[in-house]
Amino acid sequence: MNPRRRAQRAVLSRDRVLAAAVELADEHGLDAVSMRRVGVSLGVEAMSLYRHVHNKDDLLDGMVDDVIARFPARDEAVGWRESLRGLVRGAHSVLLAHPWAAGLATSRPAVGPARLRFVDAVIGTLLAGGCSPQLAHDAMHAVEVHVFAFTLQELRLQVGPSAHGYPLDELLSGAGAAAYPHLAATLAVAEHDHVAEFEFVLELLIVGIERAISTSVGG
Amino acid sequence: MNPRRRAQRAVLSRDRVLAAAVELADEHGLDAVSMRRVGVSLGVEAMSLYRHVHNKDDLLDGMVDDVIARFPARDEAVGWRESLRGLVRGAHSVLLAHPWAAGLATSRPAVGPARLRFVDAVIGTLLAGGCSPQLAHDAMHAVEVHVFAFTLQELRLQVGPSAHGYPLDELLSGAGAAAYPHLAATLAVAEHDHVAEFEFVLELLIVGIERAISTSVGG
DNA sequence: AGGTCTTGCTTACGACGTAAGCGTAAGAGA
DNA sequence: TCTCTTACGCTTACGTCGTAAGCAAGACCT
Repeated sequence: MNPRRRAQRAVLSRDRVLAAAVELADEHGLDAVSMRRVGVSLGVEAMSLYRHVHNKDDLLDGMVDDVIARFPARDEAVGWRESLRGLVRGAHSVLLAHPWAAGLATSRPAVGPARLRFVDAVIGTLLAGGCSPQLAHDAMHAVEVHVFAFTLQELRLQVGPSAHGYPLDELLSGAGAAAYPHLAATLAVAEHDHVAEFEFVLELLIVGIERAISTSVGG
Repeated sequence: MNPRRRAQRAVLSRDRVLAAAVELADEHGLDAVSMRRVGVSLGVEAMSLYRHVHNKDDLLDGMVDDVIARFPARDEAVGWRESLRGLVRGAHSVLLAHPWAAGLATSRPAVGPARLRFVDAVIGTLLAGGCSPQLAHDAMHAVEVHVFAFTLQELRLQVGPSAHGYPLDELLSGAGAAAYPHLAATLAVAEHDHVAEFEFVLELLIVGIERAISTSVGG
């Protein structure tokens, strides 16, 4: 009879599956993302998802790329330094908004289209700044590691190493201070400003790239 | 009677459990490390392991620290630059020998004693080079990320992105080259020498640290 | 000799990823 | 309008996982 009958329950699609999984991970952590749970959140059985996703790995890869797709695009109107800063900071803040994503992105080998777009933008920026292709390639890897892995470390420390067997307090006094003197001394006085640290390394990369550009050009 | 009777089957211990798990991971990959399989490789039931390991997370954390414990110690007889290079390269090569370890180390929050010793050595080196405690702290994080995450990326690319949905060849021609022009152009000419890239970033870090030391001292 | 502690084993539970096959509804061709 | 194909979601089932609970037997101390 009514030809649009099934609209009582919106039709499934890869995008809807991925979106549901991302939402689940955002709200209840990555461990909450199982085929069954994603199914439940869509009002559907687990096995139905397999029509739209090859397997769980494919789903996880899709989630990662979904998040990376939210990275801002390159601003071509500014100098390469500022352009690179924009790309890196934008990626950083998106990753912070989805704390499970950095870990997934670093731990799995697949590279989706959004990630390719991102590295393309980074390389484009570096080339525009005068890098040789080889230098742009190497620097891109360094930038990628900074974006994904530094952010990941930041997120881990944010939860606090305190929670995981080696509390900070214990390190700063007694046996800890004796066994790891430099670390203890440093932790005692250093500030733990994630943003500042992230920027510190970013500038460190930029300065290094700058130098590599000029030495390769100048001879 | 004989008080040392049970030696027919060497007694279990945390170290033996960890060693068996590490060996399993080395030989058959991290996925092969399940409580039951580790048990089998020790001639023991899975549940027996729980006398020596709190749970599986504890086992994984132990494996990571076991590998990190093999990192070479700091050479205090050379300058800070060479000392840092030694630490980083030593860590790098140990991680390459246990391909599963870098991924585990970056993905889990716990920090064991061996890792603390490692970062203590790094910080000691940096302080000896004239870093302020704050700078040593920040630079240490950058070094840690380089050691663990850059190595991890290297291992992932070694298996080849080719295997995972976005083959290199496809990128270099046709649609790939159109969608990601800078990336395609760069990949076409760049060499992929992991060692060189690792050294490139290491020197980049050292130069940056050097500069940060001198600017903070000089005012 | 009797009691306690240690250590490994047995059994069992719930959750996971997913292979195989079924029923049904939508859309195309006659 | 009627059939035929195709796409989609569901059902059932299997093997594997981590681990809770409790038992049994040897080691050690008194």
